[in-house]
Amino acid sequence: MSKISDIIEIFIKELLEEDNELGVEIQRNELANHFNCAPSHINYVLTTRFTMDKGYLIESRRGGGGNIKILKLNIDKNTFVQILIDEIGENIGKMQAASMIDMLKDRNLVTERESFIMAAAISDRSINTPINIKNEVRANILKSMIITIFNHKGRK
Amino acid sequence: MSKISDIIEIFIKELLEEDNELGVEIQRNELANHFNCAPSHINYVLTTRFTMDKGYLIESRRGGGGNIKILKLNIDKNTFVQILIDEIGENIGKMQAASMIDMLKDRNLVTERESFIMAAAISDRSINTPINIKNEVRANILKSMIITIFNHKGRK
DNA sequence: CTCTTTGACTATCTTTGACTTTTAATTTTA
DNA sequence: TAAAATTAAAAGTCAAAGATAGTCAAAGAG
Repeated sequence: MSKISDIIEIFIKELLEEDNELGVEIQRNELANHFNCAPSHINYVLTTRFTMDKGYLIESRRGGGGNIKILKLNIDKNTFVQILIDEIGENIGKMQAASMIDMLKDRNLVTERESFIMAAAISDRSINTPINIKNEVRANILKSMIITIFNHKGRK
Repeated sequence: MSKISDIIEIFIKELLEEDNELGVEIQRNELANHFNCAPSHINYVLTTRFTMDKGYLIESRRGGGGNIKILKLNIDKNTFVQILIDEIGENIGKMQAASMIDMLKDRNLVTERESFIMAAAISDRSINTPINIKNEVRANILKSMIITIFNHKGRK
């Protein structure tokens, strides 16, 4: 049973790649209709997959002719690190952490191998702590790695 | 009466051999159902038989459409990796961990930047757990990173 | 005693829908 | 006809229900 959320995510990302540069514009109801899901499902996908820490910006307008714009940001590194650190905060789940690492790779801020190393470090099975502190430990490790990366601008 | 755990273990290993390369994806409840055991039994098998040390990597997602992925890493016994893994064992102090990372860098098995990332991940400050489990957590993370690196040797 | 099996409880992720808010379009009215 | 009121067309929010997987400890088996 393929997850509709994932399918919608991929669909939007494909739109973004085709329509390079400025981002894409969608209509929530139309898209929901196309995938035969609840309109609010689109919001779910947007808020879980197209967040700022993954480098996206969402704008929207309600009312007749309203729409949702999804923009892929191109922001400078320092701002970006700050957003990431803020987003991680005191604790972070494994999915969010993993997709943050993917994003770093997609943006060529880390190599593929580095992304694997990072993913290994913050995987649920590496962090064999009591469950109630897992997400805190993960947050610390991830922040630490990210800060390190951005402080050693030398060659990858 | 052969142990159901053993049967499940063999079953999964067969799946892995068929489906060469990428690893297999299972659904916990489905598998539990198939073997008529408690779902948590699957976890038991995974955590006792498909550990990192044995060269397996487990990934999973909860929620609708959730699943468990089991990946077999190509790690030959008695290789350098295996020696490192054995040396790390169940726990490792920060000094020893740091010097292992240095050694990897000295031998050009990891780049300088990778070594920084690794060091950041296993630093005492990152691992903000109760003191009594720090070295265990560090060991797990380090092993996980090392296994990953050697498994992706080709693509730097 | 150690390893296996089970199940109650927990955590996380997805899907849906009822209700709200905002804004454009349309109609009414002075 | 221009402002005001109304209607309709979006999008947003939030929480409940559903779908998985994880954890932990107790009971069972050898």
